Amino acid sequence: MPGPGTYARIYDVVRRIPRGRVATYGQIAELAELAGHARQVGYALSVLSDDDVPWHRVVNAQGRISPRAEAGYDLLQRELLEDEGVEFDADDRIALERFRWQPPGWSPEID
DNA sequence: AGCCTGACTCGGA
DNA sequence: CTCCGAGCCAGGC
Repeated sequence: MPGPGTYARIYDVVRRIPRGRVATYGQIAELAELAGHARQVGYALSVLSDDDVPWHRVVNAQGRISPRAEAGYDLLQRELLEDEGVEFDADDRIALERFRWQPPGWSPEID
């Protein structure tokens, strides 16, 4: 394992997201003590090889599935989430106030 | 080494 | 609502 293991920390957090719940890239970064590195979370997931990391439970801050280079994966992600009971509205958006994973101690900012 | 590119996000215009 | 710029950092060439 590479020293600090930045990726490992990210994967550890993602692995803790329970079925039927989602987390945002920024949230993952924050929980992995990498606040502000949301982009690196996306990068880490893009080079993911482990099959025991529920990458599909990570969406962007708008509650939408982020489009990626290879087409088809976004559709797969949506299907995997719907199979877990996560719902999308007419704008392909997930109501984060309903489906966001809120681990112990996590207090989502209230605007 | 330098330069470019991304599954991101936030604040301001 | 949309567009833009600035942080972020690992990889490939």
